[in-house]
Amino acid sequence: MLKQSNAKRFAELLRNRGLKATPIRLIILDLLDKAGKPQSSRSVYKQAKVIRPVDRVTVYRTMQAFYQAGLLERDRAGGRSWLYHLVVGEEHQRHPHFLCSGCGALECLPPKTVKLDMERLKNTFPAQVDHFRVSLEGVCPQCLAKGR
Amino acid sequence: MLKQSNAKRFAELLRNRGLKATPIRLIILDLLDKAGKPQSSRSVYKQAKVIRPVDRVTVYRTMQAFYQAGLLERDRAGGRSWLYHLVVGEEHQRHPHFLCSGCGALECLPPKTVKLDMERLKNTFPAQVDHFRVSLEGVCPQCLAKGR
DNA sequence: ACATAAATGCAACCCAGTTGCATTATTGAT
DNA sequence: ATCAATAATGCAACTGGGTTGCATTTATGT
Repeated sequence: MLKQSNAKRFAELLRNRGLKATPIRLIILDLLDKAGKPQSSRSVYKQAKVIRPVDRVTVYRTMQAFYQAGLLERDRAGGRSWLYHLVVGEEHQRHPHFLCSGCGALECLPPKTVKLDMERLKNTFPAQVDHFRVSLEGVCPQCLAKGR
Repeated sequence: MLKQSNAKRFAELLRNRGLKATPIRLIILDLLDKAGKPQSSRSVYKQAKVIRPVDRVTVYRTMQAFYQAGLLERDRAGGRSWLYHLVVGEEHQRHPHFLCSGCGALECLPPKTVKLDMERLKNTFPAQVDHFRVSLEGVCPQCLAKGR
């Protein structure tokens, strides 16, 4: 459920950016906030529609609108799809992700789990690096415990 | 063009694995061989069809067949798509990739450019790691030189 | 309360990848 | 060299994720 305090805070956030505070948008912001990890538009749509009837087009467009308004950051998820996460307030430090093949969950790992050797890169492939994406895949601790 | 020597070598390779050596398959193997970096079925299809008329379904199925026969390795490329590369002969060491936003090319980087801190991972998120995929995104040296 | 512009829903479409099935081509045996 | 068996191919149709056009509804500032 969408807490009243959050609703008010989110509505303000939207209006500050020139966006209208519709019920669906508040729900989407709340979902993104609670998720705490990058979400695809598709996933947000599936979560949102059980709370309130909504068209998938609306969700896709809303995510794009939020991104353009600077409310969200996004990373490529392959093909034409993106993973979005809130950028309100605190800094969302660059970190690797772990995709569990047991339960399908995408988890965030501590930032320093993986290190990019910039010195070596400069010597071997002097490119301008805009994004640095690391994904691990395997079985998460929870699924390991359950023997999946 | 498909050199005669390669054609013969590839045909043998296929028959050794119980696969039939059709013209299209030789073309696909040649493309993968020349590419030297991971290719999507889609990309291989686009290259192949200008050499010889072929249905996209055939290319998708061929790539899967090659993979199942152990001729190719593959990595997830997001969604339902894969990036395939030849594993014939020499060891294709695990390494990061660089996607250039200037020219769209996917380049291979030296293996040790990125390091995974297994010790830290074990302490913070004791998961079973099956795949470790690193992708950098930005502007490659060639495009930088051309000012793109 | 009201006009205006933004947000929404619906239908239709695009692209990448997949499946079923009938046809064609490679192969190993004769 | 011929031929039957079976793998490979092409075609048509379908799925799933994402997008576009347009008419309708809703939030907002006055």
